[in-house]
Amino acid sequence: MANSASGDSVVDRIVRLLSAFPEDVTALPLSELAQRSGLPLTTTHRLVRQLAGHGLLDATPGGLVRPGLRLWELVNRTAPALALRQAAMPFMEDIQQVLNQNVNLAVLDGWEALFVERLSRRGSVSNRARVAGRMPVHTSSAGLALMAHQDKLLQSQYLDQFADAEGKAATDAVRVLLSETFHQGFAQLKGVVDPDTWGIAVPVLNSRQRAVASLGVVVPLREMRLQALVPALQTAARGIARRLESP
Amino acid sequence: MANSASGDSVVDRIVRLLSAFPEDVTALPLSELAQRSGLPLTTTHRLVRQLAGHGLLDATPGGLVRPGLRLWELVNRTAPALALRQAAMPFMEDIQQVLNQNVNLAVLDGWEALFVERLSRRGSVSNRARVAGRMPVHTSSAGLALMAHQDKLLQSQYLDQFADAEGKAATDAVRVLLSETFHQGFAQLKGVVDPDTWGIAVPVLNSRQRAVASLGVVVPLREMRLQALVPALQTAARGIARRLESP
DNA sequence: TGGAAGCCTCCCATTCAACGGAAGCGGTGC
DNA sequence: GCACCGCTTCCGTTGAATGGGAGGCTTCCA
Repeated sequence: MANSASGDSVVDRIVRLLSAFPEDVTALPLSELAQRSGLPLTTTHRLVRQLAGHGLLDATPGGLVRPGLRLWELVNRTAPALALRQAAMPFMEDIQQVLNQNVNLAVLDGWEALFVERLSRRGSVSNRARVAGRMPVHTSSAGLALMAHQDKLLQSQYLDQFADAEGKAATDAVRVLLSETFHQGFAQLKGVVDPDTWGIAVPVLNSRQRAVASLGVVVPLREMRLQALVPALQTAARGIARRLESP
Repeated sequence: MANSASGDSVVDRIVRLLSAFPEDVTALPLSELAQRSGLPLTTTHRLVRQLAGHGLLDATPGGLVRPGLRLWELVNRTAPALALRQAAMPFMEDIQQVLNQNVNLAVLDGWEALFVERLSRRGSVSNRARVAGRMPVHTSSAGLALMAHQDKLLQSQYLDQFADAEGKAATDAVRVLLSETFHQGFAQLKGVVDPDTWGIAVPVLNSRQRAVASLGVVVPLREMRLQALVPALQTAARGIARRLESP
């Protein structure tokens, strides 16, 4: 780091600070933030003050710290996820109105599906896919739909690391799932995420037939309209893809 | 700054880098980023590499730089705007379905309305309120609805600085607008933003009757259903407020 | 085909901003 | 009244950040 102690740069510290906010908490006392980020209190204090000066963090009079509006603004006006979201929203709304269920939009990041948007219907089944939440590829229909339509190279890298972590038997099961997903053109996971729900996702393909996103719904197990669900999702996915190519 | 030249800290530099991305561009060459941010090329290169290492930026093989998914994720899982957005979305969707027009949600930041969410209908009138976009208080119905329901102190600070910038006559006009907005319980701007549209916004009030957000629609000038629009918006705003108080 | 121009990348001596322990300050509870 | 806890300020030390310069790669002309 800059001077003396622990060994990371200012950038590292800032990232640690930003990452230290837990998923659902909006404001933390300075001291807790220091603890969570593993930074000395003084350093935390100084950085927070600087960041707050730019509006990236917000320091309330009571000593609480929370992410700032300016940070949200900076990110949400230029983030790559935004273009995707803008293209997808009208279609997601359509799907939601027709099927009256949770709809979600995800992209692949590393070996996980990162959920970019989610529309939930009051009264619909609970949906674990939070906005900005992550789920492993092999336990989410979104993840499967995304991974099934990637380069062979990327897929084998994924399967290799999966084998290292989970063993050969589990890996073979995932390989079968991916293959099915690819040939069917959609992914379904019955009761894996949540015993009472059924996740279905289709890929949003670019011109080279690679998945740049996935569009999915989470419905109750008893819902049996697969014939209607899948074509509706696929049509919407094509619409999103078209909008992405010619904005 | 850290060493030698220009006079700002590492935090300043990082903020400059993040702010340097123009509104609608997703990826920039390194050299252009350096130019826009006013940082030496070398410094830009080093910072970008560090930030990219954390996923806050994304450096493509071609030398282009764009905001990273990780940054989006960090911000969008903890930002204060998120709770508001989550609370408001179902109501915004209802409004949109019933009125079939653009719906937007804004908060007050400084002397501007910052748009947090926007649902636009295909085929509806154009809506200048971009997500993460800003509009001055006095030229947006959202801004008026927000400012009209703030502390007297904040209002007079606003009017003071407005008078300095725009003169007394203009300030009096804004004062009247704010007063009308307050007493009517909603703001309307006919053809100010765009000659062919009509902006209407209502405040989302907390328990102390202060506006924490505004909910608005943008409709064509010919739309005359004010009697229907305003109550619908006000009902939705109350619903949002209730959700915010007891999550 | 040669070479000029533009861009990203790496190197490295200089130096001042970042660091963090210690002390100060204000509030709260026993 | 005293002990405790958290936020804030102070300040001497020091090594990380800096950025000019040089190298390597590609592209675009002449």
